[in-house]
Amino acid sequence: MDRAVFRAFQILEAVSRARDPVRLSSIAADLDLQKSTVHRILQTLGTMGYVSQEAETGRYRATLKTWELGSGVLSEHPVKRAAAPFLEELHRLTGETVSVMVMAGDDVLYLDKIISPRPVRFTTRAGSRVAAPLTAGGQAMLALEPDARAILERIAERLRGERELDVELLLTALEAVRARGYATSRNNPAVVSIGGAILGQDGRAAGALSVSAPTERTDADKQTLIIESVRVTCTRMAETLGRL
Amino acid sequence: MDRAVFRAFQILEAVSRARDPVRLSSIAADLDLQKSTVHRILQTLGTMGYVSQEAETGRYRATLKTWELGSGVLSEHPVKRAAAPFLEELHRLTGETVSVMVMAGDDVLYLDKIISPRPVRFTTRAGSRVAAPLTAGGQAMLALEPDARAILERIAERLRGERELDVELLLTALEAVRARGYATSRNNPAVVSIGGAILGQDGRAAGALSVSAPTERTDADKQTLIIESVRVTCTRMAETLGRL
DNA sequence: CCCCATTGTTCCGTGTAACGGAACGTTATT
DNA sequence: AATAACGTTCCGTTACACGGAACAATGGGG
Repeated sequence: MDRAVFRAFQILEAVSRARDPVRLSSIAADLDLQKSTVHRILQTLGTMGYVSQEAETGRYRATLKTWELGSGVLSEHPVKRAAAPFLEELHRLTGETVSVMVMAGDDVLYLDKIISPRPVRFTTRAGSRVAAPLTAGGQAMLALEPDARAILERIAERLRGERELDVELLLTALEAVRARGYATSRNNPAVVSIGGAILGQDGRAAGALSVSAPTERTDADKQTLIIESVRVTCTRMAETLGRL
Repeated sequence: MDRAVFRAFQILEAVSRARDPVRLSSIAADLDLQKSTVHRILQTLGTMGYVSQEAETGRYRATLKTWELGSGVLSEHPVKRAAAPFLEELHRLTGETVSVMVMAGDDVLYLDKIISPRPVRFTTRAGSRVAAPLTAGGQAMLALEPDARAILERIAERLRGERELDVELLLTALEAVRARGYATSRNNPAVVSIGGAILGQDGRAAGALSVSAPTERTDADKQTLIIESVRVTCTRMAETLGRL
């Protein structure tokens, strides 16, 4: 285990995650490293082109090379590739914001989305993570997950304080989700989300599609339209994905 | 300069760039490293979650975590952020495939694009690099670049053998581009591209927008429509970008 | 069917380069 | 003016990354 490599990625993660340029000292403090160590590694990352330093303040930021490094990975990802036409279809059917996501640990990871042209826009962007049970797509995937209980318990522990989750309640909710084939989320009261799982060959979820719409312009008819659109699109995508 | 860190990123680049999973031995051969060194670093990258190993073949591939690492960088990039509404507008005006790009070394780096819904699709994806003078957007940016000559000479050297560039001819062409405010590219005879530079505060190009359309459905009227759309959208975006 | 080449992996002695701590010069803040 | 915090540089010590060789496991060719 190369310690310097481990630390270098910790540092690049810290720099990359922050939306504003970050101070060397704060990195050293956060990661509990010596300033000189952080400085040396940042300089290495700098000569490789992954970080740059603001001339005035001395703070560091990640460059587009960091983005380039991973950008090819997504475009080769089977779920993201297969999803593209179905995302477009779902967007066309509903006219709302649509997303593809996969499970990543206990979170959902948004791979791609098409944003509604209408005024209401949402904050989750491609590349962001959200605890799975907080999203409609995540619930749809958890409903197919054998050890959903373990995941829910870990997340309940993780979110303790900021958000209380009732694991038993959620588990029974997941049974209902599995029965009817889609999940809804009212995580944010101003937004209603409908998510469906994309069934993989192993019986678990290969990913999920979801539609998010402002509550105020979503009456009962619109909601049933979205639900049916999600269901048919997910099953058709699962068929396509199975044929690869 | 941390040698292990340097090598780790070399290795991750090699793994990430390949579209198929890659063999440990081929990495060691390509980078002229010892197999044991590559193995140790790959294992470090594996425990950090950036690469995974195929169970059957033993080959390595980059994971979505590699993508996550950089995904936030792009969304914070000023040109990419500012471009979003103008990309949409340009797409709406022309109905064709539109792209934003910036200079990255001697190449253009595609940041984002909206793909035409019509059948013809193109291979360049967001995150890919192309030698600047081979693209309409790149030419538009080079036209504002003081040391365009040096860039052209380096690229002519780099492409020697696969593609011959006449530096003097290109330089006079760039003057014409600067005069009329847009560039065209017939790099691929089946596709016509129109690119315009987004003027930055320093008089150089902050980035470029381009429209690519199949030659067969682009008559003279359509082409002038595209040219005007590119020009007005680029100037309006430059104004917006200047106000930040 | 055996052999040889190649794969990924493991082991180990050696030497280097990554490490922590302290001191440095600058720039803000009080 | 004094203090604090910043990024940077220096340096002696030793942990740990290194290269080379040997390893078991596959797979293809003769």
